[in-house]
Amino acid sequence: MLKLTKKADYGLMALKYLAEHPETPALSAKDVADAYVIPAQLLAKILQLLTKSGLLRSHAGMNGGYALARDARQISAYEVIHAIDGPFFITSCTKGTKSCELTPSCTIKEPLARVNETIAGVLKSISIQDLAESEPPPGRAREAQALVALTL
Amino acid sequence: MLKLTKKADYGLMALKYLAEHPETPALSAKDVADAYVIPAQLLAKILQLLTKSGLLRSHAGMNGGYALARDARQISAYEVIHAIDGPFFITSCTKGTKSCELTPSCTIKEPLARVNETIAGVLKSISIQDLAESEPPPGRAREAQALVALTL
DNA sequence: CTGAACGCGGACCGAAGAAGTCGGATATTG
DNA sequence: CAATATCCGACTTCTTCGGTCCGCGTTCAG
Ligand code: SF4
Ligand code: SF4
Repeated sequence: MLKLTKKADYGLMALKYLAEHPETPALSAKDVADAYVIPAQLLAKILQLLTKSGLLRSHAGMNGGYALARDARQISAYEVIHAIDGPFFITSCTKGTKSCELTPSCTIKEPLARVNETIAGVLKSISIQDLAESEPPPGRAREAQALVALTL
Repeated sequence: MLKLTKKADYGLMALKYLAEHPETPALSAKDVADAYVIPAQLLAKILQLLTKSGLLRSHAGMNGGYALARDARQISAYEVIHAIDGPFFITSCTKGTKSCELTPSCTIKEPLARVNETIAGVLKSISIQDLAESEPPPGRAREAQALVALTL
């Protein structure tokens, strides 16, 4: 529960990899799949999804592949997850298909919706660039966490 | 993906219901299940889990049932989720059983771990009491979200 | 012009997890 | 004792996730 899918995980890895190689015109799905150990065909489909969502530019044919459509700073983790796994919500009373039938009687729906928005905000504030910078920032996450705890 | 299980959902609803009835010595699983529409047997198991984790006090026999072990303010949503669904992490490289085998080569593990901590912090800052107060707070969640966006 | 390398798209399958059910044991009260 | 609870594990069913396969369209080097 409350777990990222592996596809989104792979997608983030691939985006980060592309961000680290800005000079190459295009990298094929196989290139990225080989860099890590993830299955090539699956990674290909993920990159196709990202392309369809406008996060990547693709180029078919020989020496083809993918490249970032925008600067790494302009791509948020939220967009990646949304592109791969669709609109996300932490409760079941969404997702259009098969929503929870006790939505009217439910009393915790609105508070959880607010939690959902907070989490979405966190994800939107993370860019691919942030992932690529591997320098361990001393305590920025801890500060953010403290702020959340104080203000909510 | 990134979705709360319905069990955790039910658990939060039950806790909130108990918090709203502080004067009753004990409420049976069936009482709570009837108040909402959730299946009684399933709710019973969830309450048992919460009892085992020390969030509830149980009393068997006639007129038995469950009651909050602590004040509603002292119980966080994080504890509830943790008690019901076990230790949670947004990535797959945890859960002890069947961790992702490319953990060493993965480069986005640490950044995601920080995101995970932030989300955990948000959940820890939500108490059952917060859920029970149904008054729609104008914009506290929005403020928190803005702060996160600024600091991360 | 031809074929290799690559992106696209759908169908498909096995494994895992979630939601819910059942049955029985035990404890408490009246 | 009988009724009402909690307790606990096994089980079935359903959905989703992870992954594979195959056929097609596109590009470009030789
Ligand atoms: S309506 Fe309430 S119980 Fe149903 S999924 Fe939404 S939050 Fe959970
Ligand atoms: S190791 Fe990396 S790829 Fe594997 S689950 Fe953790 S974050 Fe995802």
